[in-house]
Amino acid sequence: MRLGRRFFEQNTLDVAQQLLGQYLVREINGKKLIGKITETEAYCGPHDLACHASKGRTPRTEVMFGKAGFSYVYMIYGMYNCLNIVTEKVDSPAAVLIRSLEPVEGIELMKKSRGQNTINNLTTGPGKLCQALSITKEHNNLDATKTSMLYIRKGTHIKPSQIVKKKRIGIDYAGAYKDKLWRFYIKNNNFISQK
DNA sequence: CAAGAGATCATCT
DNA sequence: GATGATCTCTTGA
Repeated sequence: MRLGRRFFEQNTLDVAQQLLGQYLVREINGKKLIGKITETEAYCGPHDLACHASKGRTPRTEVMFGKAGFSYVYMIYGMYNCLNIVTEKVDSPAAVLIRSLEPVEGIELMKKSRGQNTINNLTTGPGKLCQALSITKEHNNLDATKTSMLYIRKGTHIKPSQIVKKKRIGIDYAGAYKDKLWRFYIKNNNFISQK
């Protein structure tokens, strides 16, 4: 019951909100690491100054110009990786950043990878969750509708009334786009990167 | 607690 | 050569 191409081809703001409550599955040697998606951010195409694709088509942003459902993993601040899933049609470069998870399965391995025992500090942040699930540049440009290494499993539907909308984090340089309420998280959930 | 600094390197100019 | 879709640790009240 994984999510397919059609799901990711939708409008980025819709995908970002509908991803809440779904399960991110990472398989390593047949072992599953699973987390419920609790927080996302939408990066909406070439006009969105916070979206990497707004700087044009480059080797790094190439993935976002491709098919929906592919992973876009990049390194930030020289130390952390961030995981996105590409959305919309080919040549419409957009993606959803997965910002936080609620650990569900494989928690011991997550603790080990993070060097942390506090469950609340395992996957509450884009850099943290990549570390917890061992997601690196090797997992860039994978088809999440096909590969067993990384995909989204269907979970529960979160009602619009249960979704909090906030400004995106860490993009103060994005001019008029910095104030867009394109960050989404599940209301009253503890596994959020910041309030 | 909150605020600030430092880590560290791929990417683009 | 500058910068960043982050995180952790230290400092100080």
